[in-house]
Amino acid sequence: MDLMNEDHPEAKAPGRQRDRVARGQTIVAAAKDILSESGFADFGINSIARRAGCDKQLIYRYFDGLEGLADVIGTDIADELSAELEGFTRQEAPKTYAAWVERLAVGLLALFRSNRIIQKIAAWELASPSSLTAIMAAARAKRLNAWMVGLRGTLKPPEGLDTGALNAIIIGAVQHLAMSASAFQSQAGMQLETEADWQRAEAALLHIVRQTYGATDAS
Amino acid sequence: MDLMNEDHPEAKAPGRQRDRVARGQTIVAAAKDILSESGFADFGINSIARRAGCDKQLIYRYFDGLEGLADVIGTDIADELSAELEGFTRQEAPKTYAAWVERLAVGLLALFRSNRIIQKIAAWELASPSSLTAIMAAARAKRLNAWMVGLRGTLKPPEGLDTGALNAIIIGAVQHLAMSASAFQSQAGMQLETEADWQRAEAALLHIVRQTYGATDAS
DNA sequence: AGGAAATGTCACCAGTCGGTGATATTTTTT
DNA sequence: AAAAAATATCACCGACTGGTGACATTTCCT
Repeated sequence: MDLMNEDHPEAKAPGRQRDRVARGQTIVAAAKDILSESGFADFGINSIARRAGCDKQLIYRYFDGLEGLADVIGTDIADELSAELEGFTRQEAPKTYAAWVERLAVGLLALFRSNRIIQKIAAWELASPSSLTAIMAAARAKRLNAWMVGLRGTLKPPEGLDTGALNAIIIGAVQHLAMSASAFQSQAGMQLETEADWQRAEAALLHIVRQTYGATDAS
Repeated sequence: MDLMNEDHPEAKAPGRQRDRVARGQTIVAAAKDILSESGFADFGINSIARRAGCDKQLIYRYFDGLEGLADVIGTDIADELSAELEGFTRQEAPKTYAAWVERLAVGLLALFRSNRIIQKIAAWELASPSSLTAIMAAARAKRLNAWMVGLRGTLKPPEGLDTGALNAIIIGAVQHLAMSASAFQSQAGMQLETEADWQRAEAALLHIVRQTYGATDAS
């Protein structure tokens, strides 16, 4: 999101300059707002233009329609994501495979919890996948995957355990927790509103992970 | 569906009998088909009437609009659900709390897996909750809860564990597994298509549950 | 100056949506 | 038989959707 530049008297490209870039940013911001509020239900040409306070024609010209706009937002989100993940990576690297999974679970939980748009994308992918959800999900998955394998380094998984299946289930649980909390402030009877609620959830999650991979050190 | 009956010369109620009941069933069936195929995206008056091959006015007259139809479908689904749950309950009751959670996890997984409509309802509740999703979700939750507590009987939870949080996470994982499989035939890299895939997933799930509650007997 | 390209705005299209009144048809009751 | 009630169907409404062509304005490049 590095945007406020330009204003040199000479144009860089065949750009004319009336508001071009600022307009574009307004549109992207409006689209992201809608996305994080109501998901893809209101993610349409008319709705976005109305919210951005401009004519919908501009969306066609600037972004070549909704799909193009989704592309831009996708990479936009991916960048934010990388920034957030940076914080997690800065800590010391996990020493064991079990510790890695713990960090994964806690990190993903924090990430999903803090980012409403990602929640919406994930939820809409499950409920009503479309070309738009796919575009955004692709960018997200790429960064997340890279972060996970990067954090893992050369740690080797314990033998005798189906780590692929176990981790898939754990990640699913994390994702579901965040989405359910966002929609209902609870999950299967467990309240998920206050910070205390979340600490309780995180403690339970950590317990599950530790027990699953055999109690280890870490964190 | 059991529909082809009637044709008694005398009417049952103040019903006139042209097609009344059969029509109603056709409409409900059409609505359920749409629901299990595309979720609530196409769950509208026009779409349902078109699919049922009748005029949309009938939906207003028979069911008092979409909400009324959703009511009927809700109890409809709840009944199917009770029937499926019957099968699980018939087995011998779990002897320990851990065994109960295992049965819960496996049972819910099978249930969610087999019932596309329930998947759609759950997914749409997360993505875009509405009065319609709420109506259907209520009926579902009621039966499921009754089944869970009934199966549990008087088993007392182990001390020192936050069973509420642990179970909420486990149930979330199960639910997410079913939804993700339905949408992508996979979850976080784990393929979920063939029966072998599912056995692998179930084995991992059981491992997690057993380790979480301390390895026990059962099944 | 010019012309050309880019930009912003408006009006309009066809299609769908939920919803409703009027009407024709059938069945039951009187 | 005639009257009344229920049933089925059609035509229509206003509101919204995604999408496009036309036009006026501004800016740039000769």
